[in-house]
Amino acid sequence: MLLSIEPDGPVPIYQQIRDRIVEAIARGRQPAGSALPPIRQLAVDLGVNFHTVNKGYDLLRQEGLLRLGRKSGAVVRRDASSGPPDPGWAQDWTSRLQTLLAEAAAQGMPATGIAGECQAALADFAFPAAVAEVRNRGGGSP
Amino acid sequence: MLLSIEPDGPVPIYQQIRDRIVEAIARGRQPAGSALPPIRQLAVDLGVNFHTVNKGYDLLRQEGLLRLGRKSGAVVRRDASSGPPDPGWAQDWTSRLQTLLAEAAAQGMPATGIAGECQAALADFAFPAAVAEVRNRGGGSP
DNA sequence: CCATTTGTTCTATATATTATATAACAAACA
DNA sequence: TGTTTGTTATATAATATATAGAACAAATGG
Repeated sequence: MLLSIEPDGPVPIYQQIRDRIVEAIARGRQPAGSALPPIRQLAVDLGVNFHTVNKGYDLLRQEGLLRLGRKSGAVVRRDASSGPPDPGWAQDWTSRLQTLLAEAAAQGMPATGIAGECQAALADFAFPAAVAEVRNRGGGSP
Repeated sequence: MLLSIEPDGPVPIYQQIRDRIVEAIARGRQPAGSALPPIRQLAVDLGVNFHTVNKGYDLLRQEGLLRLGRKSGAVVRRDASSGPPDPGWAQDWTSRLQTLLAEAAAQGMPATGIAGECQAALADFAFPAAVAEVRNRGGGSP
């Protein structure tokens, strides 16, 4: 089972598809270059219309995460190792992060608890190994 | 200006109202017990229908953040100092956090950057002062 | 070249959500 | 008693979501 969906939940199906794929990319289960199921096949697997899957894929393309080709299908375009994010995107994301963390604070979750949940989530993601960590520390390779 | 709204944005107006109030509570600008503007007045201030404001207030009531009374109006029911969150809510919130942080990781934001943004957001919130920080450290007050 | 695979586009329909508008109702308070 | 406030009801229009069927078009491979 590559994806699972809640058809009767409050969040739209195409959005759930988008969310699950974003998480798969972050966790390294779908690295840059890896292929996703064809629209029609995933639609059959999930028991939804193929237009709904198409909408989710198209959303991911707009976000720069997917590359869609006629015969090549859907391929992951970038992941955590593909360079820094777009500044415009970062601004919007920070705004959404503030709202989400504010909700936790208002609901009474302590600062340590919120920070801990963030760290726990990050621990599940596949970040690139640190590289070129030290430069100009007396002279390059021997 | 207590609230500002983007009428033509992608996020519904009633949701924006809810988000801004949640942030005001988290930042301590609307502590538990403080009053919010009456529905009709806020509607006039924002240039929207009062049903839209009512929907935002009602959402906050469902989330346990507001208490609505006939003549008493809308009063903040809880904030960061009002005790721990509901376990059911925490589970849902954690799920939404994972999706949001996964998006940042997939977009190439480094783990340190994500953690830093979380800390920066938390720094703007009003958490209760630590209390009873040390117990059983050899004997209470002298 | 041909046929298949795959995304893309188009039209249509049904339902739900969002926002506005107007009116009336009901409780709390001075 | 009257005013302030939230609440409920009905109606309408615009937009979003999901499904359905059909056809188109590019890329790939035999």
